[in-house]
Amino acid sequence: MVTPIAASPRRGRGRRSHAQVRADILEAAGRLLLTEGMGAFTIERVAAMAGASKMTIYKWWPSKGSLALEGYATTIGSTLTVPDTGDIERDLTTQLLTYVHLLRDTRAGRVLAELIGAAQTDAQLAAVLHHTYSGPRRAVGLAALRAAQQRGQIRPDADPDVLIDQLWGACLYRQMMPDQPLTDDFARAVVRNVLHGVRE
Amino acid sequence: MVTPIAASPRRGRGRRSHAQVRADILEAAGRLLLTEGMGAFTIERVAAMAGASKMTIYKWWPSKGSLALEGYATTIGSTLTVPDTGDIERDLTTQLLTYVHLLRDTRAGRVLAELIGAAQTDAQLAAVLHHTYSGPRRAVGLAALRAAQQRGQIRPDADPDVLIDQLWGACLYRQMMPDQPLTDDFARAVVRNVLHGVRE
DNA sequence: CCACGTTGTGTACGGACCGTCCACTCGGGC
DNA sequence: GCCCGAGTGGACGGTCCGTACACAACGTGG
Repeated sequence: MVTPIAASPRRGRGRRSHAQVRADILEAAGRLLLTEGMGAFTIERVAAMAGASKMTIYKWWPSKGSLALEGYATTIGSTLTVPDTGDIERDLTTQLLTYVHLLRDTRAGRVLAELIGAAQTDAQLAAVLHHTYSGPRRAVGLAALRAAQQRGQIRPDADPDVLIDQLWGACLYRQMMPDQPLTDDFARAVVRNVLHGVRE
Repeated sequence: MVTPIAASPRRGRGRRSHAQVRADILEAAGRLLLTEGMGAFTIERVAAMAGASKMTIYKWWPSKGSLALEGYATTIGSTLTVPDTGDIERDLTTQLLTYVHLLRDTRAGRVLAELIGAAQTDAQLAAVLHHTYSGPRRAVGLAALRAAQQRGQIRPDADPDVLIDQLWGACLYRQMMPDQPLTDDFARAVVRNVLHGVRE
C-alpha cells in the first residue's frame, strides 16, 4: 500500500468530483515521476497513490506515456523564457544556459530525457510530446532566430530550423548520451560556434 | 511457440557448444530487434527463438539492454567509414551523410534510437552503449577534427568535442524528436553552419 | 423528496514477462 | 568409461497490463 495523497480524508468510499479526481491523478503522476523516474512509473502505482481506480485512468488517458507527460507538465509547468535584447548571440546564450540548467540541475531534466527515451517505443507519447514540448520549444527559438534574420544579424540563407537542432539538439544529446559533461561553457561554445563558425 | 532459428535440427535435447549457444542467442536477439523493434524485445522471446533456456541468457548478460545492444552490434556490425581527403568540410559531410542514411533509411536507425531511448532508464545499457557505440563514434569524428586543426583548417581554440555534439547530436535529435525531416540537405547545412557560421 | 442515470470504486481476471530455482541430461576432459 | 560442468525444460511467485462487472455515492429531473 502506498500513502494516498488526498489531503482531505476520503469520505467513506464516496466519490470525488470529475475535476478533483483528475487533479489528484495528475499530481500523483507528477510526483511519482519526479521522485522515482520513468522506470518506476506505473499506472497501478499512480492509481494507488491517487486513491483512484485504474479504470478511471484508462478512461481518460490513452497510454502510460501520455499520463506521464501530462503529469510532468502539470507539476513542472513550462517556463519558456523569451529574452529579447536585440542581440541574438546574447539571447541565444541566455536561452541555452537556462535549458542546460534545467537539464543538468533539476529532476525535470532527467525525467525529460526519460520521457523522450520512452517516446522512442511509444507512438502515443511521441505525438503528445511533439505538441506539448518540442513544438513550443522550437517555436520560441525560431521566433528569436527569425527576428535576428530580419535585423540582419543572421544570414538570410541560413535555415533557422537547422540551427534549432544544432543548438538545443546538441545540449540534449549531451544529456542523453553523456560521454562529455553538460556545462555552461558548453552552451556558450555551442552558440559561438554556430554563429561565427570554426573554420580558420 | 516461435519458430526456432537453429539451422540444423536440434539433437534431442542435447547440448550445443558454449560458442554455438552464444552465437545462436545473439543472432536471435539481433533478428528480433531488427524485425520487431525494442518494444517487442523480450528475453523470453529471444530464448524461444534461439531454442535456449532463459537461465543461459541471464548467466551471460546482465540486463535486457546489454543483450539487445550486443545482438544489434553482432548483426549490424559497425561500419565506421573514415574518409580523409584532407578537406575537412568534404569529409565531415561524407560522414554525416552516411550517418543520416543509416538513421533514416535502415532499420538499424530506428533501433538505434530505441536503444538510446531505453538507455535513459537502464544504466547497464547506458554503460555498454557508451563503450560500444558513442565512444568509438566520437573518437572517429574527433580524429578527423583534430587532424583538421593540425592542418590549420579549424580554429585552434575550438573544442572538437563540442563540434561532435553539434554535428552528430543535431542529426540524432532530428531522429528522436522528429518535428522536422532528416534529409541530406539537413546534414549538409549542419556542416556548413558550424564551419562558416551564420552570423551576417 | 425520491428514483434514476452518471460516474468513480473495489475487486477480480487472464495474459505477458521478469528473475530465480530445481531436476535432468548430455558432452567432453580425465 | 566415468564424472562434472554446462545447458535445458519446466515451474514458480511476483509485478504489471488492460479489461470486465457489480456496487455505491452524487445531483438532477420528475
